[in-house]
Amino acid sequence: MFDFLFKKVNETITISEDEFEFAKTLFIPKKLRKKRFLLQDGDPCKYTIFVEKGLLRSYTIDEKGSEHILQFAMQGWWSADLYSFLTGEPSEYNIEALEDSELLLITKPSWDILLKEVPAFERYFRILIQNNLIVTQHRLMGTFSTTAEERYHKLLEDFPDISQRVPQHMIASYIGITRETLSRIRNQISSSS
Amino acid sequence: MFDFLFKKVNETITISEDEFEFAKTLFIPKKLRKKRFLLQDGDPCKYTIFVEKGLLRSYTIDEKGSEHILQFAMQGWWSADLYSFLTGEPSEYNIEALEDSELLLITKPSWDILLKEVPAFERYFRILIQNNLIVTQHRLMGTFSTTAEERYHKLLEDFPDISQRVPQHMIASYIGITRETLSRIRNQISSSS
DNA sequence: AAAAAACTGTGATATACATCACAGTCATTT
DNA sequence: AAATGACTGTGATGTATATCACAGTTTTTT
Repeated sequence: MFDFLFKKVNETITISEDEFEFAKTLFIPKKLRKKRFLLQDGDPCKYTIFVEKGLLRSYTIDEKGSEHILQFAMQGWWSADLYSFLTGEPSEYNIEALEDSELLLITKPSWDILLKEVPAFERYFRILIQNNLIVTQHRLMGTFSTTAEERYHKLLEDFPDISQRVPQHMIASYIGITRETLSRIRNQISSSS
Repeated sequence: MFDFLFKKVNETITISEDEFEFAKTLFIPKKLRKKRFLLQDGDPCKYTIFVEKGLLRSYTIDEKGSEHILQFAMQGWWSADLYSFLTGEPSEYNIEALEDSELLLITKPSWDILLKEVPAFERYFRILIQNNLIVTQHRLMGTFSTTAEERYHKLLEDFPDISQRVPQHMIASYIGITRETLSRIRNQISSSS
């Protein structure tokens, strides 16, 4: 159950057996079936989630009712609404399983303990968040400087199996366009090749 | 020269006199005049910058030659191209002073020492980057779900003095539209009130 | 196996915003 | 003080993408 977590953490920091055994006691294993939610907007985000297996998405719903996907979280990824997790304020995000998933949950109090007792985890999360910031900044600049088609190609490059695993309308939502527009873009690509 | 750094760091972590004295030895004070660059794309980002006084912007230039502003860095803020700073790869960003500025620079080797020798700084940067990630994610979702006018109002709310300090075309660039469109939006706002 | 729900494609039309072009103002340099 | 460069406004036109509406297909549920 903790295999992937151990593997991922060890890719960035070195951690002792004892430290990891301690860390394990702070996580709550949880299975989440497809289409079930771990967070719904309005509720506070109680957990930071590690995906041992499966696939999640986090997204917002705007005033018009349109969904905008912030993240697809695959095996080995973390997910949460950081702001709500840290402050306890109601979240504006939803987190939903797109496949039957096996998750490891950690609450804010446990997370605080983990970072305090095992400084290597403080470092791990710093690096994790740092990498996330780099790609999010890049994605933001990309929405200003590239076309929808370019963003679509970039996504397929970054996640080669994404189109087998998530419906098109969610891919559209991730790159900031409507499902109709993505459908037309794909049509155009296949007819021009 | 180090007053603001000390103040800002102390807002999030507690740090001893000695630790701060040590930290001071790792920073390089630098004055940068308006319109001068601290980083130009193609060069590696050698420093992470703390703004003691003044105002910087970081931005990319796309293939068509348009500028897209990632960040305005005011007093008490940090700026860098994180990816280039960490990897040594050539940067795709430019960092320019918009006002005569007083900066504190830290190199990658010094930064590594700082985080290692003073774990409180590891924690400080984790929190700093974490907050930056939260707002960047929010800004990204905003570009998908709000109009240019809404983003403009939001910016004025977040940085009330921004329109006194930076030209309009840069504000346009920050919210992801052209200067012409921003001009028309402002026109419309003032005529409807 | 039938029914319901989710997903995708496609036409017609609408709209927010970009692009181009030029003029006028303001600020900075010499 | 003149000259240069930076900035802003505005009209005309173009374009990427959104919206609406409906049909056809695939998947999931019962």
